[in-house]
Amino acid sequence: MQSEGLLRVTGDDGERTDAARNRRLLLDAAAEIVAACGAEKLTTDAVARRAGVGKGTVFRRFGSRAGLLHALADEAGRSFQQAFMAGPPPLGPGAPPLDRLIAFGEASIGRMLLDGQILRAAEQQGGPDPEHPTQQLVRLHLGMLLRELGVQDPELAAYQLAAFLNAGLLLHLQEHRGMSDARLAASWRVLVTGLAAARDTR
Amino acid sequence: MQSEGLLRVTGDDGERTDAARNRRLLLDAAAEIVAACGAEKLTTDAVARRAGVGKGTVFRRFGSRAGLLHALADEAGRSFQQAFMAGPPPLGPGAPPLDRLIAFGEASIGRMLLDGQILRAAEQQGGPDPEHPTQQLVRLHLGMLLRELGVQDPELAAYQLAAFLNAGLLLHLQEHRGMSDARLAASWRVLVTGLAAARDTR
DNA sequence: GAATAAAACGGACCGTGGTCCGCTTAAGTT
DNA sequence: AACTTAAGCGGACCACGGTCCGTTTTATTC
Repeated sequence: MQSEGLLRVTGDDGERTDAARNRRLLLDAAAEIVAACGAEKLTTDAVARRAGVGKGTVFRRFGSRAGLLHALADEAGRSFQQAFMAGPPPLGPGAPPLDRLIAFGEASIGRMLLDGQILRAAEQQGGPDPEHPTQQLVRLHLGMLLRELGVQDPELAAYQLAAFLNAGLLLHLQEHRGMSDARLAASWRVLVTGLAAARDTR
Repeated sequence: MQSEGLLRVTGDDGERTDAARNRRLLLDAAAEIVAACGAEKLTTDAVARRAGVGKGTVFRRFGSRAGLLHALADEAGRSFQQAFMAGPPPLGPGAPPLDRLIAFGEASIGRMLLDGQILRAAEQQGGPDPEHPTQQLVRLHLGMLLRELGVQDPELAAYQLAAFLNAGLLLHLQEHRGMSDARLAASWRVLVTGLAAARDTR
């Protein structure tokens, strides 16, 4: 006994049980393949085969290879999200906004070593998508801190900062240019400090 | 009578005449297709067919679809390069570095309307490539100006600024977020001004 | 426990980027 | 002008992302 007019909202998220099961199977299979061969070797065929489902299912569940990678990255990054939204200062709430901004940058940089591969693969597939929920959340967070700092046009400034914190660039600087996390963090500090200072410069 | 040991450096750029001819044919064909249908419709098959050459030739000349698009973008952007390297101030040499930085950002933003489509297509294809000669030139220029300003780690700061000036982001902000060039330019001004101010803040 | 309809499934199929390799052609040599 | 050789050439071929549609499963109603 459960009906909303003609709609059919059954499971937890309105997702049929087999659908939910296959989502998990696919995510697990994908994580295994990435762990074993790297994110760039993750083909939609392979993940479908490994999960024991048809290829079409991959696309119905995740829309695209990029969607699958994003889902994977989001799972990996959920704890990070938790940390900057509700964790202890200075990353979480409680510290002054400038300190939180600095901590956010440092955490993002440090995170790259962990699951930068997935993040990068998710980004480049079909061009970076600034409208992805996770990206929006990041910008929302940055925008809030920038607003607290009194920065002009915090929304746009958030785009600027987020542009630098993307995995493709950060990983490139670390791997191909041999830049240390310390150096990246220092430069980030200068950038946000400058932005904060520009407030009263004009 | 022309030999360098075993090497064979014949034409202008060591490129055989037929090779040079096909490069031009391909670039022209590509430009026509882009003009007619947009950059995203540019397939390697189509450009080869239109130029009257085999598909392999596209890849030997340009390496990839991205390479072709980059070559196209470079041709379109040559005058811009000229302008900021040797043109009149404030974009070209002669003006104070901060003014030149601001002018550079404004010019980049304004340029997007013109050939942003091609630039974006070139970027997203296979992930942005920070090592592409044109990108390197841009960063070299930015780095020089930042150095003159006394910014810490100008090389890395150049990466940060360049990250914001990419076509994918700028076009997204213009098209999907309806941001005016003026607003983008203002935010750019704040960013570089802040960077310049951070010099003596620490 | 039928009946039913929406949702999910699978895998054949297609378009496109990129590779490969046997053939051709341009340039230098004698 | 004949010869040599590296560069260039073309298009068949392959891999992978993404679509489509006939079939199967799930949840609900009676």
